[in-house]
Amino acid sequence: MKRKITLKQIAKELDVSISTVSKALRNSIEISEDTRQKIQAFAKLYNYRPNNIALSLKNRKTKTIGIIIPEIVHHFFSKVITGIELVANKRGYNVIVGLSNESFDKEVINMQMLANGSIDGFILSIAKETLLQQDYHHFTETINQGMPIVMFDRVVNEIPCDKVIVDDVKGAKQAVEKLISNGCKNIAIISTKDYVSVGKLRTQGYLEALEDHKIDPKASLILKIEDKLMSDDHLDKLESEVEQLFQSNKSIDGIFAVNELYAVTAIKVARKLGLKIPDDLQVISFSDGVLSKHSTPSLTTVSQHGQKIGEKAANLLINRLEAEEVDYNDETEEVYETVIIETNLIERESTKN
Amino acid sequence: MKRKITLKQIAKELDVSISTVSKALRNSIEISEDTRQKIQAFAKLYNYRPNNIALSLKNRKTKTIGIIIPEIVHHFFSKVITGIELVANKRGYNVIVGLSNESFDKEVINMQMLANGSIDGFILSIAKETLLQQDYHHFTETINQGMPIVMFDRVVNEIPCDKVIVDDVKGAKQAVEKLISNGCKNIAIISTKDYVSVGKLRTQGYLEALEDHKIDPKASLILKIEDKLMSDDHLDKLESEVEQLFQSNKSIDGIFAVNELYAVTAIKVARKLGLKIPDDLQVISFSDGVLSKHSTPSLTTVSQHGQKIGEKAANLLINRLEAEEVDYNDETEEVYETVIIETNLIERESTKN
DNA sequence: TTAACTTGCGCAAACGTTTTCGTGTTGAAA
DNA sequence: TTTCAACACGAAAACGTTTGCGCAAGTTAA
Repeated sequence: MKRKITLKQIAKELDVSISTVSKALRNSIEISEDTRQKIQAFAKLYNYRPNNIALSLKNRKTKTIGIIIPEIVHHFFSKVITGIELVANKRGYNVIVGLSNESFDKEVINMQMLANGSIDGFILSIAKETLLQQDYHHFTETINQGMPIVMFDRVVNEIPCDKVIVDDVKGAKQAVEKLISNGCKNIAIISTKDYVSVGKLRTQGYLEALEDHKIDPKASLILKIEDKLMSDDHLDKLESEVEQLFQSNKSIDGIFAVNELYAVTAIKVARKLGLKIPDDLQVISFSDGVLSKHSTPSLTTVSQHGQKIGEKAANLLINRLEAEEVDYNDETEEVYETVIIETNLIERESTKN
Repeated sequence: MKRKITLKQIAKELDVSISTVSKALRNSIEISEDTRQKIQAFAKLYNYRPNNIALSLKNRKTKTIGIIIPEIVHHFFSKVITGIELVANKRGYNVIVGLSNESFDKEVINMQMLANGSIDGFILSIAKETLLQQDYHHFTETINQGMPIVMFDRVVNEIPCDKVIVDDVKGAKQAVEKLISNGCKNIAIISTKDYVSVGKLRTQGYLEALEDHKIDPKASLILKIEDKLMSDDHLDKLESEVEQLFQSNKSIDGIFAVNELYAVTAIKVARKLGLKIPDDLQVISFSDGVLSKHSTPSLTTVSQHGQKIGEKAANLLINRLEAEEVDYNDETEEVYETVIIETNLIERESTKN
């Protein structure tokens, strides 16, 4: 119906030039009090707002941040988005979301769609398939085109950009140490295959904790799940693998799971086998989400502070964007930051206290 | 560093005009085979992509959809986004997300930020505060400015736009009927205050089911929670209110909860009071999310098909956007659609079968 | 009276595209 | 030789802003 009103229309209506209107609205002293008021009144009446696209084109920046994440139906990622959106909005930016669905191709396509002027910079977490293929050309390309990237959680070292991560090793280690100090003698870990970096790191933390306490790790206590997208099919497989773990290691009294789902599955299986939580078996999970808090028993977890990660990532990106404006002239070697967000252990019912 | 290459730069480099470059890249027959190939090769070499912002400005459309939702850390809403993003991408659109955080002001601000040319249309679900204040001027204003809106889930009738909803009454009714046919005699409902439209409608479905089966509703079996944003504080209050419900109605043998959280809380409290699920108490929840599937016992739920809702909403919006291009001339009365997505009952362990 | 300011406003360029409408150069038909 | 179509390309406008600069009219100072 009625299109949004433009400077040109106001100018025509009031019989002045476009520049006069623009200046009047921006309170330029070049314009007389009289005309300024007249124009402002008219603009207010018609609810004039400058067209963002035109501004973006002129200023060569969009005030928009592109987010690419593997999936959004995931407590951690939505928390991160919440954090990003929070500071982005506060600092005058919008947020545009692309989902890679853990697929390399969709990640590439999405980045290309957004990189063509729609956004000023990326915040992203790498798709599993990309990690598996180790093909990172789309990241380097965007960076070479002058578009900054901030990676979070699933990062890869060879890409020169800011990163926000949790200390997966440390978090895992603390969790396992908690189990040890709570008296667990046979602690199993349910992790992912090693190409998922966080799975690998958390496994490393598990091993370090054991080593520090002079406990010999046993291969049979380490379960690495092939972590494809969660179908119901996959869920059954998970359950049977976990059951297998319990069956062949009757003396397990502690479980460290790298995510909530593995933890609740472990609990479910353990119960079926007659184990009492936390008396016979104590469980700690990485990733503090809705399952941890509300399932029974509630889970002791390593909280990653997803929102804080998002906030930090957004601040890093925006800082860089707004710094660029200043030292345009720089051939100075860029220096990138890797921020580590501290995890902390939230004790609930799945462990003794 | 290196800015993205533009038509102008290519033109200068190859010593032709901008228009020639543009035409060559779009395979215009006006350009000779020779130059066309030369230009295309050069463009490919420098990885040229047309600047989206410039295109948006020229075409007066952005190929971007704005989404405003109350919160993103919420299974249902993320599912909806997944659906929107799926069809949006398939049809060549991007998706930009604003969070209202259930606040009226943030909803208004966010819409204004996006309405200034950044997007072609909105898909949104109304914030609780907005519903409470019943101030919908920002919706009518955007619509009057020619920007279509599609509302989903939390909608309000007086706004002329397409809507996608689930049949809350019917879904609730089916759930309660399931409880009745499973032998429940005293069915309580845990709902929200009436200003949350879905809470009201689901309560209505509950009442209708009772009525159809000649069961007199009892006021003491209807618990309406003040559903502010979930703080831990609020959680305690919820728990004590639910406990109160059980204490004053010892004979409750069925619970219909309007969301997962209420359902798991009810189960938690019931267990504390020594009730066995589903033998002593059967529970059905609206909203099929991660809690339902993975908590123990898993919940029988009314699934809303959030992703389908999102897909439908996106299709409605894009259809309208692309229809507008054609009948530009129309003063024909716009006719809006309200699509109802069927719910269905997913039976799990919290009910007998 | 003249020179020099000040005031208030408009012109035009620029951001990167696409597209319409020329326009100059061929080559062929008349 | 003239005429005209075909061909290959360029100029310019448009989308909606912002802003440096120019310019006319009015004002002040000399």
